[in-house]
Amino acid sequence: MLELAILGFLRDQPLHGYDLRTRVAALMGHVRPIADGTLYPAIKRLADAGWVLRKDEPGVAAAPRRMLYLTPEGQAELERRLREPADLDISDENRWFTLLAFLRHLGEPKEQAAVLRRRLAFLEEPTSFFYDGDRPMAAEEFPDPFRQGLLTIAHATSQAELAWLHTTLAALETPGETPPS
Amino acid sequence: MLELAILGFLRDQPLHGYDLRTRVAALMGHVRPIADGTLYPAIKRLADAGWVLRKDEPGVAAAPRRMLYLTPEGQAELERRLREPADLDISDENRWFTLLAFLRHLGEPKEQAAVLRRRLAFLEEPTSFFYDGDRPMAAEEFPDPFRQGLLTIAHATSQAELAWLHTTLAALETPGETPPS
DNA sequence: CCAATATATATCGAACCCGATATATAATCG
DNA sequence: CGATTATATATCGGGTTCGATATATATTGG
Repeated sequence: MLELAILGFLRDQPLHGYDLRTRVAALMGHVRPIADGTLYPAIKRLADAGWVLRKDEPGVAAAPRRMLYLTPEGQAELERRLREPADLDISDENRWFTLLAFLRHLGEPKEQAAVLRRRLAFLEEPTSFFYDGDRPMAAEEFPDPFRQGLLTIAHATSQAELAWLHTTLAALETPGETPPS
Repeated sequence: MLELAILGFLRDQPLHGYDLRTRVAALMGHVRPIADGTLYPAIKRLADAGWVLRKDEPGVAAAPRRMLYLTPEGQAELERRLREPADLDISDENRWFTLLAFLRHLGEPKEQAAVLRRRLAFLEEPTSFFYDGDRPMAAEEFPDPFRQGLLTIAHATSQAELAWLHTTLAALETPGETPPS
């Protein structure tokens, strides 16, 4: 998730670690903050893999910077990760939102639509959070207002996303009408 | 998150690991599956801490079982975790949903309401996912339909939950009318 | 009767994440 | 001029998670 965000942000422009940190924090920090001890090793991994290039520059505001550039291999890797996301990237909200934030970098509308279709399939799968033996339990069965709320919110949430998915897929799959990148 | 779920499920009844695995999978498995290599060490941690007691029993269907019982200390720990959740438990959807699933075990409506108020405060905080320098960017500014969708979905989602929070808080905080546990 | 499947528990190594800590520099404020 | 804050990068140890693997038993199906 973090690696995808780093590759995605660098796809737009070269950044140094501190700047990247701010952007990553804005994207998902209010939900799940990323510690420095997570970010810098992640950058190192991507650099070791040849996906990111580090170049030292004098500091503009303060200490010297290490500018990060996405290499052609890094761009290919970003596209691979966007084109063939793991199941967890589809199902986990945090990961899915991160993916969505950079999906425009997957050039082909067909490929973008294929990814959205995977999320659609996941959201359309019937799921129950609680069971009485084998029998799935409905919201109304809980005297507990919290479990009721849990199911109510989950339902409302997926309805909102389903509506968006349907209209966006229709637009993406209309031939001739290529949405702006 | 996993530990909270284990304590919470055991609060209702003693379970063996395999049964627990099924319940944990139903609760959050469709979003984030839990591997055996995560579950069993987690059970061991809770047992080592004295929160869970393991008792061997002959297998009913197959191999022998290790039944898990919540100790009084375990129950106190569950309540502590429900009463004073970490910030991450409030902000991260997966963790928050898990907390919500067991919040009824925090007996006092006042305490339950206090936890809901923390989530309310979090959802009411203005957040932007993307910035142009220091300026937060609105949904309409993105030519990219995916980032637009991201913001649209996030907004709809939090509206649904806010509505639920307001009505539930009103009910919890109406004196005399104690909601069913 | 044998194989496959479902039930049931557990460990190991590799990878990963976090919090704490350390270092260095420029700007700002009193 | 000194302290604090903001900018900027990095490591280390402890703990957690995961995927793979191992073991054992009862049932079901062919």
